[in-house]
Amino acid sequence: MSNPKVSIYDIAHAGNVSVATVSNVLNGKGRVSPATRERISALAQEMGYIPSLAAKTLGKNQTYTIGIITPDVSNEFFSNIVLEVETQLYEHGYTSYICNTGNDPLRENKYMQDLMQRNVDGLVLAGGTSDLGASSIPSSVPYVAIDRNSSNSSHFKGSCALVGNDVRSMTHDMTCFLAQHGCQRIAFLISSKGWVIAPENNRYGGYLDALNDCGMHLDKNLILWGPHAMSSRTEARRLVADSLSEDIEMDGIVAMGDRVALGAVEELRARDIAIGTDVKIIGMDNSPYARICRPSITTVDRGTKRMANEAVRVLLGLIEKKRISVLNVTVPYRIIERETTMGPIQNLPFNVDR
Amino acid sequence: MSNPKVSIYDIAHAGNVSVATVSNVLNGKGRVSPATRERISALAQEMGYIPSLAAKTLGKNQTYTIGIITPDVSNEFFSNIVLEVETQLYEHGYTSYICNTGNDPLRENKYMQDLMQRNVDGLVLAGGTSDLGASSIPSSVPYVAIDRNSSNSSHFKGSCALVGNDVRSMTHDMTCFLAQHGCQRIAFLISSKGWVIAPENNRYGGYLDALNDCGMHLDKNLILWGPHAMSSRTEARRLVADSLSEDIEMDGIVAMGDRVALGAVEELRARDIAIGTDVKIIGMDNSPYARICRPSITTVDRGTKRMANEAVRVLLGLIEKKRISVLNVTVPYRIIERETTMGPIQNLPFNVDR
DNA sequence: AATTGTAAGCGCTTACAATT
DNA sequence: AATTGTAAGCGCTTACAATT
Repeated sequence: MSNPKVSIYDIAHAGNVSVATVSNVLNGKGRVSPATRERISALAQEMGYIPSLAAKTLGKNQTYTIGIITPDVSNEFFSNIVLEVETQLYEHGYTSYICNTGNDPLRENKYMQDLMQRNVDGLVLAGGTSDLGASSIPSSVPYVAIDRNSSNSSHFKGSCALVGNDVRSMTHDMTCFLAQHGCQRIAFLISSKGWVIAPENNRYGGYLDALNDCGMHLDKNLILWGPHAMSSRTEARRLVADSLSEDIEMDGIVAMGDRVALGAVEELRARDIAIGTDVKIIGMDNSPYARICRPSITTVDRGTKRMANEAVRVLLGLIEKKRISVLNVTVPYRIIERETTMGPIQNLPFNVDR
Repeated sequence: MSNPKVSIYDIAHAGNVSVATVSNVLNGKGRVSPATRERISALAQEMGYIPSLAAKTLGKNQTYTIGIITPDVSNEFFSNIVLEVETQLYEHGYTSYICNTGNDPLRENKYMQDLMQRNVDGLVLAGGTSDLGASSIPSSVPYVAIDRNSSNSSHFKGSCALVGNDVRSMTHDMTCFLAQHGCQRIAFLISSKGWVIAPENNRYGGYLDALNDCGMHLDKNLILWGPHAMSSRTEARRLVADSLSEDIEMDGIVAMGDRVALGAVEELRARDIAIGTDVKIIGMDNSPYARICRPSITTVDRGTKRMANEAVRVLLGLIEKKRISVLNVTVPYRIIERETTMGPIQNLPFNVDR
């Protein structure tokens, strides 16, 4: 229907004006008489004009493109955030590259280079286990990191921001929640992928804090973390299985993620251990799995939508206003109580959702 | 560390050669002496050169960019495909825009325009309920549609391909599967979003075929489809609830998707109806939900990985070889039998995975 | 013949000059 | 003063010419 490729020169020629005028009309800028504006506008439409973003980029050095880097969109927690961020950015005129790194530093690096060549206006880092300080983000491009561990936010160069929960206090609260429900020997269950168990890790640190606050002492046998290389659910199940086979006693499990919690549930279920009574479990992320699973899994709503909102708001601020200060947005969370922490479970398979 | 912006002119100048030579070195093309090649290569590296894809695009009219359009990445079926496609394309040097339309024609259209401005080399359409023939894809850009209904593939202009299951035969087999398991009154349950119940719809058509083959007759009351506007799980649950409230009898449900099946399970469970015995259910997509749910849901593995493979292979073929023929790849599927079609369910909550 | 350089072109933006 | 036009520049590619 339209000629293969019509440029503003073609329009200028057909309309008997200069390219500057065409450009001004098309961008609603400059002083152009209403008549010309109208006429050229219609002409462009009629000629089937499609602007070339590449040329625009070369002219203005803006791409209206954002790179979203995430370890794993197949995880609902991240995919929710990413989807929300993408949608909102789109409404602000930005199109997103969504890059899945699978927590592989090599891929992360390759992607980063690619995005630099593509001249993205900004970056969103959703999750990722490595310390942010270690990342190699060029200081020229503003970015916001969501739910990312970062020990030394003071070192950051460039304009960036952090959005996330207070993870340390969250893990603390999860552990205390189990303690309040009568648990004495609470295990800390985490998928090994990329995480290091050290007090600098806020997740682990929060667990330690809670033990302290609740007058319990650390038993290293209850730290369930190992060098497996499988899905976090399978790995978690294996870790729980190994512990139980070694007769390590536990009456509570703080699981770093609902997939991890699900693995624990599956193993306990297979062993006919009364979940919610003999062993209580709390997961994290409020994924659909936690709701659908029987028994349904007590979990933490981390406010993903809010995170996405804040991330977009802050990023656009950084891009447009070129602020250089370090921002730090903390999003509230809340525990959702379900069957895995509710004592004797009545009438299991057929009861209604909570 | 590197100067804010170094171009091939800077390199040419610093290396005392022409830009053509630099370009040739950087792209491994043309005849350049090994010595120069080596020297300029190192120089570029050292100067921290980052090529500008925008300029490259303008020069060559290739972007190494693919647009992936999908209705809903929050659905595992699509997110699996999209993730796989993206990963594979990336390995072939292409970066992807992932566009979520939510089945909204307006958004789909806006995205399409955006992608055209961005000059994508190709398009992947993963899912989507509207008929492909109706879409407004410029004939200049090659594309492949995955799992998309298309009545008249003969009308296609441009270079394109279809990848998917034989959906009609799949729905047929699902229905027959229930019939073979003794079901007499089999309901067809589908989320209303975007689907029209007409024989042209292969899903519905396959159901009709099966009724015919199995010697049953169509009862319109057993077509569960309605103008709700909620998640497919909730909608399915509501549809089943409504039917049961109207005392419509059914002993089997063919659900178009595992989320839909899950909704049915939830409603039957709430009513203490024996799933697998009194009512058998088969879902579709082999999502994690179907496995995790109790009772676990019989479903269909549609070969998503294979679909992604084929889509990438075919698309790259279209892009590189500029073939104009219409390709049509059919991927095999297989039914996975689980508890919802297995008769009396023993020892439900604690039994092991199948 | 092998290697390297010149210059136009890709499709825009925008400072500034020129016209009305 | 309001409107419009000129021309350079953004960073590449590539046909072709020029040099060794």
